[in-house]
Amino acid sequence: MTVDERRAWEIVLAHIEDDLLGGRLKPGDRLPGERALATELGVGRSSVREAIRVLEVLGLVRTNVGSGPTAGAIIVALPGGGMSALMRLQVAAQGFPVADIVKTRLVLETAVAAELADAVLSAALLHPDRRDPDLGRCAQLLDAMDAPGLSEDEFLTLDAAFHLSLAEACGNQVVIATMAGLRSAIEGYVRAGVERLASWPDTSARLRAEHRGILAAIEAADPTGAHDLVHAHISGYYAETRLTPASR
Amino acid sequence: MTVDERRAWEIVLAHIEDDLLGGRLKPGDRLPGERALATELGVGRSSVREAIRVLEVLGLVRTNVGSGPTAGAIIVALPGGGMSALMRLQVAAQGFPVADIVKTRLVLETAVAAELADAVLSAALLHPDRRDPDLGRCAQLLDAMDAPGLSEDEFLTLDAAFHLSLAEACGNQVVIATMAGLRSAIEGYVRAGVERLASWPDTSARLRAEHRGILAAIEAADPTGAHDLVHAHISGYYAETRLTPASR
DNA sequence: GGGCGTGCTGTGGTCTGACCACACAGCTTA
DNA sequence: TAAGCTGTGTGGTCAGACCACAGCACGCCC
Repeated sequence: MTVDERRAWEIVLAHIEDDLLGGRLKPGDRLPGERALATELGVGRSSVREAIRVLEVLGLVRTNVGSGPTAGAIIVALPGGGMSALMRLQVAAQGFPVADIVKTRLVLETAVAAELADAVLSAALLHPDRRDPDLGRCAQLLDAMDAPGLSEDEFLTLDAAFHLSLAEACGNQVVIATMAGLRSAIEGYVRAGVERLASWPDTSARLRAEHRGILAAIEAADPTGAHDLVHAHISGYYAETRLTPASR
Repeated sequence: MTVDERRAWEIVLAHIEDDLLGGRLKPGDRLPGERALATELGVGRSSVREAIRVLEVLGLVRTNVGSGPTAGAIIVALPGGGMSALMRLQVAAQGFPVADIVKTRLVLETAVAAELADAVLSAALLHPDRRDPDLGRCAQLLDAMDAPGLSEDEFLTLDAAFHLSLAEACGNQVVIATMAGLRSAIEGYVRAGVERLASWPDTSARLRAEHRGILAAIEAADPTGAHDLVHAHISGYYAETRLTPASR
């Protein structure tokens, strides 16, 4: 008869985590209803709701109203949203300096590019006839960025998608989610930085050329080249928008 | 008079985020009371509580009951806890494969080690007399790991602290929080992996020697050496505990 | 017999009110 | 002066009520 000193919603959270670890809950499964969970765990429904709200923000469940098989809280395990919310709010609360966000992005994305080039190299040895399939989407995005009359907002959206597509081609879920979070955390700063550019057409053209260069280095199975090009691309852009000096 | 289609707790969350971005809330500040926030935003107190719960899990606020200056929800912006919860739950829900966690850790920690070595190099040029202060804690932890009679659990705790201290010496808040999250996400797997080791004393001795080597390379201002040693250390350990093959 | 509409039912979303434990602050009292 | 007490505001929790919504089964109508 020990007293459970945890708060009620922590009990609910721990119970659900335990079910996940024990395999009693898998992606695609539905959580018990809020009322059922409340009575089962001996807590109030509001406490259950607080726990589910946390899971929802962290990207673990998706809630739907109504009835039928799609209703209720469903395990989805999509880390992107949670990582974005976490990093965005931490930047807002000054827990994450913008400069650190940029540096981390630099580390991760250079590693991603180098690993992609390595993968191309390995694939070429095993299947000399086949072209890497995952890089197709990256190329498509670059083509889309060449469309004339693109607004700055549209360009930046495609730019973000391209960088994310590199991580996706790499296939590492953690890196994908982290990159998405890092990007969304500094989204506002990036868009504000465009205003300070001397010439948007010039910068846009340079960015597109650098993107092509990065993709070319990857497809040429040149890890160090891809690494260095990404490094120059990212640090150069942030230097140009004067993001880092005024950051924090 | 457009209808706000967001859910009530999202309104609260957005309002607080806006206050953070607008500088009306800073670390150390107290949030308005739950009841005040509810009436101010025109929502129920339970919705306010759901939003604050999210902020608490993400590591943005700390709540205290009672009265006085320490009571209420206080902005703290400590990202470690939130990142750990996010990654731990994503691993539990199979959104993050363990192998991807390990790979990400490999990328980040090798970069951290290389950057630290670089920093030592720069510092030596500027202040040839002064030894790097932030590496002192790393060395202390290594000394603690040499203590005889250390249990496996204690050793692993010190091991985790050492690796985290490297990130802390680097000073990048994002990397620190991410590394802490990655570690906690696979904490259970690491402890389980120890059971499968052929000989704990042998492994422990090897790990300690590798730690010394890493720190020595950093203090010798050898970026590539530190990078490679960290790479071998981490990938070697996970290979030995057979963590990666059975993962996911 | 087949198609369609309608109510039933269960879901999450929200609000209200109430009570509790807690911690500080100021007052009262010895 | 010092110890104790009470008031007040805080988050923590619960219970109950109502709403909008979506599916489903029943029954009606053609």
